Amino acid sequence: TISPPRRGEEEACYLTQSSRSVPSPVKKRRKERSPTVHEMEAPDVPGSLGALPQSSSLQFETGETLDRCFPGLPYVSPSTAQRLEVVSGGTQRIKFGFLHPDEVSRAECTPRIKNKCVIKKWQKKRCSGQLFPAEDAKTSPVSGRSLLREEMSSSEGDAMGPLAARVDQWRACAVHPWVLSTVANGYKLQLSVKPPSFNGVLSSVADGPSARILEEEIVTLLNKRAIRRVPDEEVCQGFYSKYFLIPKKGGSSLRPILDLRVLNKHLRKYTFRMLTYKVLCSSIRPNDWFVTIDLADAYFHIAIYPAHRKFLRFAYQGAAYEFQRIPFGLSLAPRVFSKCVEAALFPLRNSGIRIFSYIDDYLVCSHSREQVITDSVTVLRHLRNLGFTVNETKSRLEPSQYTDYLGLTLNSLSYRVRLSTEREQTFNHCLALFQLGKMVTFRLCLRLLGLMASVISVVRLGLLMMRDVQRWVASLRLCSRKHLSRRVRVTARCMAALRPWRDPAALTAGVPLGAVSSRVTLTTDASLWGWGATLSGRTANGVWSQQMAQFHINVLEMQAVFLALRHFLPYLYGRHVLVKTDNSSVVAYINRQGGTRSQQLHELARRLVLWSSSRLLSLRATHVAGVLNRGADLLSRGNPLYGEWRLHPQVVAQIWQRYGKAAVDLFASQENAHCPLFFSLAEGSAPLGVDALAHPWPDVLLYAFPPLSLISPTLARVREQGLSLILVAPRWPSKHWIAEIVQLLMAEPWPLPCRRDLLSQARGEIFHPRPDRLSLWAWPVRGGT
DNA sequence: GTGATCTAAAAGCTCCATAA
DNA sequence: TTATGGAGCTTTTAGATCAC
Repeated sequence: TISPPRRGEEEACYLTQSSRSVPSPVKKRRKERSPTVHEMEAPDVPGSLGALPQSSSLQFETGETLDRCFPGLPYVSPSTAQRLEVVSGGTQRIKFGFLHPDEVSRAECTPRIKNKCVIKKWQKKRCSGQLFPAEDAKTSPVSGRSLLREEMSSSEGDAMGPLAARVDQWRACAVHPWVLSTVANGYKLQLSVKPPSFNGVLSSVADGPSARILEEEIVTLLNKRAIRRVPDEEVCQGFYSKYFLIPKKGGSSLRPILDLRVLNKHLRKYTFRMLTYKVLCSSIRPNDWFVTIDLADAYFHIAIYPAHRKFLRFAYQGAAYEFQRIPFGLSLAPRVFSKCVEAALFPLRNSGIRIFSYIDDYLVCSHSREQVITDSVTVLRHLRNLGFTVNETKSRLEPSQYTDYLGLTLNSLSYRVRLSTEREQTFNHCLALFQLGKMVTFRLCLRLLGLMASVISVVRLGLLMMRDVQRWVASLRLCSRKHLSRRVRVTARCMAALRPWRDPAALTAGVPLGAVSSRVTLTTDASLWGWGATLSGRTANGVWSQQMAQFHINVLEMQAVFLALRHFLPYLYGRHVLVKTDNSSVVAYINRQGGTRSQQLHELARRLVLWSSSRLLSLRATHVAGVLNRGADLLSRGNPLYGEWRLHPQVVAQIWQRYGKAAVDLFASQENAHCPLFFSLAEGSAPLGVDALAHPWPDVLLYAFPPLSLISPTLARVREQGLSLILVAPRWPSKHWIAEIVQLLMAEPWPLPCRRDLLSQARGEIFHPRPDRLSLWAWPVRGGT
């Protein structure tokens, strides 16, 4: 039996903190913007942390764990420690981020993992609208014009939403206690400060056709049990917000929104990871079959905790209403819904079904038509069993090898992804407004740039094509705040910048799908005298001409990359190439296909990217620490790196006992390797070389404890080449690769024993503060079967 | 070791887009 | 209304390199 993960539900908490040192000017400014401190409520979520009393004062050393005061908080990075020191006089609200797995994933592109330490800003924005004094509300009749269908028949069970009726099925899914509580008892608002006090009955106003639509919408919401009429005696309690409608996509219907800006300020600020195009596109396999599933009235599936419904009130035409289900406009609504959905989907992923979710939009992928039918039937049955209502009209249940999802058209036969036809038309319509000599508003220029930004991920060299347009817009020297309505003339330069975008193939061709499962790594370096490069043991170098030597070092570094690529082209042709350089500007200009700061670097990057686009499958750059940094010790670099954790040898011995002794460690370092033969993530001294993905893997039993971002590519390589691997990876419900792992399992997976010293770094000097949260399992997988 | 100079990153705001 | 992205700008911070 596979037990549920024990990772804490919540990642952050608020603290009040004080100290005595003198703030720097910058920090002082931040401090001045900070709010007065209100008494904070205890967290209502299991696993989260309590607030520190206002008067407490703590000193931390860099690198010290906060376990002594806040079990579960990770290390204090230098910046965090610094910020803790600067707080003086009064109190400060500081948000710590845990070393949350998603953060680790996000940070893997950079050499460091940083604690998030965000000082909240509290802006005073007043809710606009007509505010009735409380006295008036008390005396004014609230019966008014009735829009109601009597709710006499409504039972408490109805009010708790459709999911609550299936709480036993939810329990059977072994979901997190917080999810179970939310489903069963309704969502408790996660308040950071006291809830807002009664501000009178704020009546929403509408006239003309919108008044009628608003009335109809209220009736619809009443019928859906999303809202209820507030009994007369309770009208002068709770908190009222303004209510309005906005058209849905396509303009066919309207979406009711509660303007909860004021209430949202009283809620905690949590972020969460949503499905990104990058993750989606890298997870689609050739010849996959798709089915998409859409839920009806997504947020209305989850009830609001009865005692908190009074904070979600609105009034219209003399009647007061309150939301019984999660309304649009609640800042935490997308997160709460996603958390519940991810928990619901976990059993499906755990049984090997590949399903992607974006709020209430789901994509099921399988290798055959028959399998995707089976899988989607399972998914639908599971979702309905848990109380979800599927929108049959919007779902596309007929299997297909191309489908529209999140505004993209995925095609597994051509193995390409492109912009959906609707979005392409929107883009072309905007583009057509730019004609030589015509006047356009500055707002339209910004809209075009926004549209470009939203499509570059599926347009070949999109970022590069965008740069010239950016430069033209920047040359207008207008301020986006003041000059939105300013009209500007479309010049020849603008037309030239837009020319590549007018090519019909630019948007329709799309980009390839799939993940990079093997790549070549090229290391370059430059000085004022010359350049050097290495590729799999081969070397190349040269000396700058007197003229070249005058250029800025960034330009020289970029030129070094270009020369190295050309020199090694026979070995690089048709491959994914990763360039390692110690120059961060070069990294940024290559990955972002140019830039706007330095014209010279931009031109060189542009030439390099264009040259590569016709010769290489892909070109990415990454930063390697310079000589000065190499010896820097772990703690001085901030936080420990996920890839450097060492599993306890006894646990490794237990793994060997279960699955056999592996011969090669794929992602290791001299310090944490568990096999005599290993590839390293960064060190040059590894016996098999740096960067396992850049080398072929031997057909022996492999072992890997990869960084999160490398789990998918590792599995892809194992699958394609039929290799055997013992994978150590977290078992997190929201991660789509769980399904990929399950599909490749060759034996029963094993949950690593939870011991305090499970993970260590720096020769046992540092221990992971909460190894239980990683929920690590050993997964024996084999490909090609 | 220090300061100058260059860069990008980060954080704060703005705009745009997508999704719900 | 919210979330997630993509840019921009401004300011601060940090890293790399060079000259001294």
